Amino acid sequence: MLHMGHALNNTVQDILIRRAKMQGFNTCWVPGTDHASIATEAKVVNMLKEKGIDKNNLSREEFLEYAWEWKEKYGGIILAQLKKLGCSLDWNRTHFTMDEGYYKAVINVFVELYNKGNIYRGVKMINWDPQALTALSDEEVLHKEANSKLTYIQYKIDSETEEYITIATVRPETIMGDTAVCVHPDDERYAHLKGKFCFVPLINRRIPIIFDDYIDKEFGTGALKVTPAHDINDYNLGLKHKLAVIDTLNENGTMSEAAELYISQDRFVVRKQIVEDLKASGNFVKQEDYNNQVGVSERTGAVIEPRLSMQWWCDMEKMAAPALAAVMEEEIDFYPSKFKNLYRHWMGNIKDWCISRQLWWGQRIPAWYDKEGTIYVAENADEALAKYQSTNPAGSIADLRQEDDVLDTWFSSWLWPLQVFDWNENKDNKELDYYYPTNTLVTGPDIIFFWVARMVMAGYQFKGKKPFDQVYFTGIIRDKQGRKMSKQLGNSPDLLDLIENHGADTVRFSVMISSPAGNDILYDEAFLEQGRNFCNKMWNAMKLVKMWEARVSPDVSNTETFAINWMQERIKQVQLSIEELMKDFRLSEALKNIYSLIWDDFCSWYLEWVKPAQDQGLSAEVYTKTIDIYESLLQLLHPYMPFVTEEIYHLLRDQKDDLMNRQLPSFTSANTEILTQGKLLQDLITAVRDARVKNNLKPKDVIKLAVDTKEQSVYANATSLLSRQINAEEISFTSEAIQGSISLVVGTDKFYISSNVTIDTTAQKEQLQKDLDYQKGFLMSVEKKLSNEKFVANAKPEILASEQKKQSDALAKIKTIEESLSLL
RNA sequence: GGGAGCAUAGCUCAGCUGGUUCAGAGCAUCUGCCUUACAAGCAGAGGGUCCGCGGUUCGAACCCGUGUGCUCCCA
Repeated sequence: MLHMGHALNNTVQDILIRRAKMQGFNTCWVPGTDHASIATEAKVVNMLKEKGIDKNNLSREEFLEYAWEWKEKYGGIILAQLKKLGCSLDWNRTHFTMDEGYYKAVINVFVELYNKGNIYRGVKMINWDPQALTALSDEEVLHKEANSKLTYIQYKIDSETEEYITIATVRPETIMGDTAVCVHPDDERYAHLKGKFCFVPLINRRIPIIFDDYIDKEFGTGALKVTPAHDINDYNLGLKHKLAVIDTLNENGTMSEAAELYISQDRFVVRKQIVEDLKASGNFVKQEDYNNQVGVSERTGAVIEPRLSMQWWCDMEKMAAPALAAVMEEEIDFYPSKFKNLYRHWMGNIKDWCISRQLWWGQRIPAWYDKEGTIYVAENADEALAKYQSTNPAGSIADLRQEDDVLDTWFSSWLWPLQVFDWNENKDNKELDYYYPTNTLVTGPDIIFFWVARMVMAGYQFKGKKPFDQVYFTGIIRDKQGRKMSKQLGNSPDLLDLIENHGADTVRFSVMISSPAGNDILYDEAFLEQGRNFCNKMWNAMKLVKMWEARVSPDVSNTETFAINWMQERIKQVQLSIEELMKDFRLSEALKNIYSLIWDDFCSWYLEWVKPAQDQGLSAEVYTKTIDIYESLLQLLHPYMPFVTEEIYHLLRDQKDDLMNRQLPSFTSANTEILTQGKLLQDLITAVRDARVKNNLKPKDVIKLAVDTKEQSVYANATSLLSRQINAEEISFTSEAIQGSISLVVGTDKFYISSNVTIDTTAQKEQLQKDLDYQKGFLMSVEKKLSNEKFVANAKPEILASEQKKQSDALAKIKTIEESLSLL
């Protein structure tokens, strides 16, 4: 099941891919899934349970049959969801990390690393998931704050007198595993206990009191119970002081025989029960509330049990070096770059990777043991046997037993950029050469260690080259309360429902408009509104344009040249800015530009400018140019909203091609003069409309506009659109003020609005005075700068020039406003 | 305990290499519109000590320090 985070991630990838296609690149986006061994195995076990089948009664092969069945049934769902979202993947390249070839690659990699001495087997303290019954890597453990109880328990000292030492613990159920009590050597409270022993309550085991400066004197009572089997720090302490290790827990989290008491009872049940029993025995002192961090399994949510266990390990230090350097030296670029710090920290403090999992669903570790326990690592049983026979000529396969454990899923995922191009079978094939290193990885920062870092390591280790040039980290989508969306919390909406109800484009738009790279976003169903309204707007714009088709008339000579030119230049301008933004992966910003270009420039301005008056026709040129323009806009938007753009594209007129295949034109620059003129016209129109509102002139009241300007051509070119936009029956030029009119100042030009309605001059005066005050204040700030010698000396020439222009513009405006005011 | 990030309009957030074309968007609010594509809309408007303090600079939302509050990662 995909959630909103996947929607964001895959939308980003699709935008990059579609855009690259439109720029003529040979794109490749490989779909696929990993086998998610812990999660999948848990699902399959549950499914079997519902059928009344116990996994323990099945053979490995039988279980795997069910697992494959489950995979066939549900594995395709994710890919189907991506299709619904409109993702333009290379479907014929679909890969799965348990496919035969992929499986083989993982095995080969294991053998290679083993032979190089990078993989070894050993007993260490690991993170045990008592629910999934497997070891986990450090990265698969989440630390959560828990409301616990700190229990104070007194242990009787082995001496003539009735003396006790009190320890504090959050895990009283583990006392049966205690093999020492430790205090700080400088702690005067306990100095007299040097060389003494005490007794573990309830079971009366005699254990030493040891001294170590590891102890925090301030914490609890300053005396620590040491349980080497169930705590990593205690384990290290145990090694140092040569303490016994007593494992009091079974793999499913119940008490073991070694605990002597509560055998087969769950650890959490015992945690409560033992307190009662300690009270009865007189060893209980007190209990207080205490907040601590508890490790839980990222997959099952079960509380992790530190456990001493024989596992397979991958030595990371050598592999980390080139991988760290690649990112630090920007051989691989991170967007945003702040994640470099995180990466460096992890790589710099890397620990060996626990790669074995006590599961069946995954690549089975290719190691065989003989009766003496000697290990034979080989790609298959035959080779293992051959190795065995070199020292045991009479040996047969029956003497060997394969390792039961499978490999961590990430031990296969880290080969993804290589193996999707069939690297293992054919190390230097053409496709691999062509596509590898790939361009861009898009992912969430939450798997920077799991996946990103390990892919980089694998790339250098196995191919001698980085796997990708750049990594784009998306934000994490959170719910309204700021919690990460997850299956466990069930706080993510169903993506298919969302697409069903709102449309894929709306979901894509909404998720993109508010998600700059690397920044988290809070999800709220309301944020779909903007996308929905946008789709609606484009649809209505199409309706309008199509309605004009029947009104095209050869009699109409008006070609609205200015409006068309202006819109075309705006498109160039935005397209150029998108190119810049895309280089830095500023996808959200780019979308905002396109959105505004379509809604504001095209719908609100352009379409109104070329819209024929009622009962009038329009020229064929305006009609076709308008469609050309609309197509250009759809093309720019297409990577973000593929469905609605493609559909409108085909509805606008008969097309020979599809929008998604159309190539983007290239521009060098936009004509700033036309753009400036357009802006001036917009300012004028807005000012006139504002004046109408302030003077109670209804939209239907017809006005006359007189223009006092040095640049008559700007307005002369646009009289037709202007008169319709402000509902003016006449637009003329003047060089004198017109009595009884509303006067306006826009730019450095003066305008006079005449109408039948009597004008309230006080409102105008106020408005003009406000403008005048602002301009004067502005002028002052500019002149202050220009009179500052240091500014003139230090500022860049273009800044200086722009300040000088501001000064002259402001002076001209002030003069114009003052003239207008004096007439009122 | 170690590290990172965030604080901008009522809400959710943009703001790239410091320079009034930079204080913005969406939603919300106010006014006026059933204007012949769109009331899921149109035309306008109001609203911010850019968290506090100090510094660098000719110039700071932006750089540095510090305080406060919040979040995340790691141990």
